[in-house]
Amino acid sequence: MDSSRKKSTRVTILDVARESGVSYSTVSRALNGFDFVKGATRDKVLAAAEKLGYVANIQARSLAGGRTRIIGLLVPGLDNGYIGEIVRGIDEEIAKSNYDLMLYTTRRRVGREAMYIDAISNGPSDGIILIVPLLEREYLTALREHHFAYVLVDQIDPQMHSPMVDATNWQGAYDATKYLIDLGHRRIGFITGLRAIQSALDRLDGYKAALADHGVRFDEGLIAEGDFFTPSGYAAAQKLLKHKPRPTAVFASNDLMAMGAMQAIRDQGLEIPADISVMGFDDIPQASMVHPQLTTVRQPLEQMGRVAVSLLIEQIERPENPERAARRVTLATRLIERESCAAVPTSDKKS
Amino acid sequence: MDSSRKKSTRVTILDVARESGVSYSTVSRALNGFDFVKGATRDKVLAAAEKLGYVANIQARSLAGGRTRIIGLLVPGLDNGYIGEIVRGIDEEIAKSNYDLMLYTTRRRVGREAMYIDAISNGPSDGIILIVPLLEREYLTALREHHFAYVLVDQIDPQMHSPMVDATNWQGAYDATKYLIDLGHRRIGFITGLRAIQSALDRLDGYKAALADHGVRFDEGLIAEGDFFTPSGYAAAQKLLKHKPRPTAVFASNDLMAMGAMQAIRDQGLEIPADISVMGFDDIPQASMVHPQLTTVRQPLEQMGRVAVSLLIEQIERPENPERAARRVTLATRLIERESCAAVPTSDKKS
DNA sequence: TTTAATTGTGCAAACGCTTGCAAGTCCGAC
DNA sequence: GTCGGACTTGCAAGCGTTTGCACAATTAAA
Repeated sequence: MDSSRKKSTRVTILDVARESGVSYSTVSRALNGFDFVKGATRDKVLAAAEKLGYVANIQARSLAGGRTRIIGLLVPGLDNGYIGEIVRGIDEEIAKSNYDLMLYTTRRRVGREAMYIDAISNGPSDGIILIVPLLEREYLTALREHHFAYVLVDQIDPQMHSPMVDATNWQGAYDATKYLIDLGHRRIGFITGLRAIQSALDRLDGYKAALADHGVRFDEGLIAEGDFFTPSGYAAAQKLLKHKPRPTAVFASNDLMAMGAMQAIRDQGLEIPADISVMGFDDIPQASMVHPQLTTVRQPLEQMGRVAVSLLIEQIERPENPERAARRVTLATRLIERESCAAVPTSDKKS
Repeated sequence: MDSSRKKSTRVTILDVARESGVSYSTVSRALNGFDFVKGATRDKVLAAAEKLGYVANIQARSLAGGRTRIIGLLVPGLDNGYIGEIVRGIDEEIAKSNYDLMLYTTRRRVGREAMYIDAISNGPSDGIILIVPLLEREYLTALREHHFAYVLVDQIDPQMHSPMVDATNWQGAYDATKYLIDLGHRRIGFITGLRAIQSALDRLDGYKAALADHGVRFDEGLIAEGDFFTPSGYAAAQKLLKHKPRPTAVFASNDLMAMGAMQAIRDQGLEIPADISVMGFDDIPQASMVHPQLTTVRQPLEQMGRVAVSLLIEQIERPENPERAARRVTLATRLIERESCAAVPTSDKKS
């Protein structure tokens, strides 16, 4: 019965009521900032609550129809600087808004996201942020039909106009490619992300567009498939390095793969950037800690997290807001020049 | 009133009761696996629940005195491979045990941990895992007096015998130092962690002990203060490099600082490990992604997380267990040889 | 001064579940 | 065939809030 916890000494709204000499409903209203509570009463209540060290019981509040001030977050996992940065932003903004965070990880058990979404929307959360690249659309439909507040991060949902936040993937890749071209590179290997993910496709398209716009012929042989994780970057780079003539630059669809590529390149006895340039995408914290420091396209990950939270809270706190449906925020990427890209080697200038 | 969510279509225990033709209390008991429910009844109930898609309402359950199956986790922040790894382990084990995770970050607002602990123990969590190096003891006392289940990770609590899990910090540092000595190093710079943290002290002691045991004179000038973050590693290494004669190896109290040190060393035009060896501590994922790959002392971080969860769940589910108070689990560290340490340069052999 | 309007406050019901207690069912043994 | 007990099940109370509704208090108007 006594769950080995709290129960014993809990200060309830009743205690506060007794202490301040008003009814418990008045206490509730005073505490929740209703405007038609008399100033004097409110002060009395607040003082009593303070004195008694009253803390609202979330479970009860939520049972009774109030908000829990809990936001759910569904991610594949934390083992990925990329998500870690977004989560930082989320965390920051959530704290600022005085909400709490419930973390759910799918741990890449593809297909089980449905379960999670179900669990979350039946759980205490007031709303949910989804950073789940491979999510299927039907789950969103369910969420939507339940009028459950949610926001998508870095995930396209063309039909449904879900609230979402992402970055300029196409433009970022375009800029990076152009940068390499401007450095004289003509054979630029490209390591893709998972093809099922829209942003991976956008980056590839940005790369192709930049090539086309600058009169560089697109060569299918310079494309290698990756999955956004380091080992695939290693493997992809190995493949790319076999291409004759060898590419003078490698553009990976994210930093993790870029690091794998760097390793592969070094393992071939090649120097970065003297022999070959490497470009990443994301700008995760490690990007500036590897050697040479990685030149990359910065996604404002932390900011994306923050925006996601504000979009979500807006929904939660103003459920009727007609603006709600349409919001999509796309933040700008920016090229961060560091050390891993250089002008094309002189021996290669001819091409 | 209708919080723009669920309420409308919620399947409650009453619906299941109606569907299966028993009383709601029987449903509750069947669902909670009480053993004195008749097999046939249980099956009927389970079938009905399944059919209706019943999902328990956590808030209500917890209000009524049941468990929420939510575990709270308090960390300084996620921006630190070290904690990230522990969290992975926690997450894994929590999922396995069918609990959910509530994440709280203090965001290094020292002194506000009390607030958090208060909030958490008043929140829905059944128990809490603390990875908060600088936590003051009084909070623990409070937790303990409320009989709130908790576990400490990597944090000593000598007086109170809180349940805790940590690693062999002293031994790890000892082994690492011995390894460097065996490579011929005699001037081994040491970058400390925050002195307020016990494990930092233990590592320093391990270093000193190894020196003493192998007849290497301890030199205060080879100790530089750090705070566990990369920039402090950079600064500390800079200081160490000014020491005459220059150290031939640097042992940082964690990997993050080791990486800062590597950068500082490179900025001096020195080669790792040819000119100077670098040793880390923790073995965060990035350790194997930097170049040269970092030789370091591996803490079984993920496992520490897992153990913490199991210790906690044990408390939650068996509150009366007399074993409870005394549990402390210390896991073994292990030296991971990679590329950043080499034999002392020949020019230095004399010393 | 009385009455109507305007606030402010209290009561009670609900939210969905757990659980102590009482009552019912079933069985074998006498 | 009846009785005692072992199992099962149902009832009702309660967990701490929120909130609709009614009532009390206060103020303004008549």
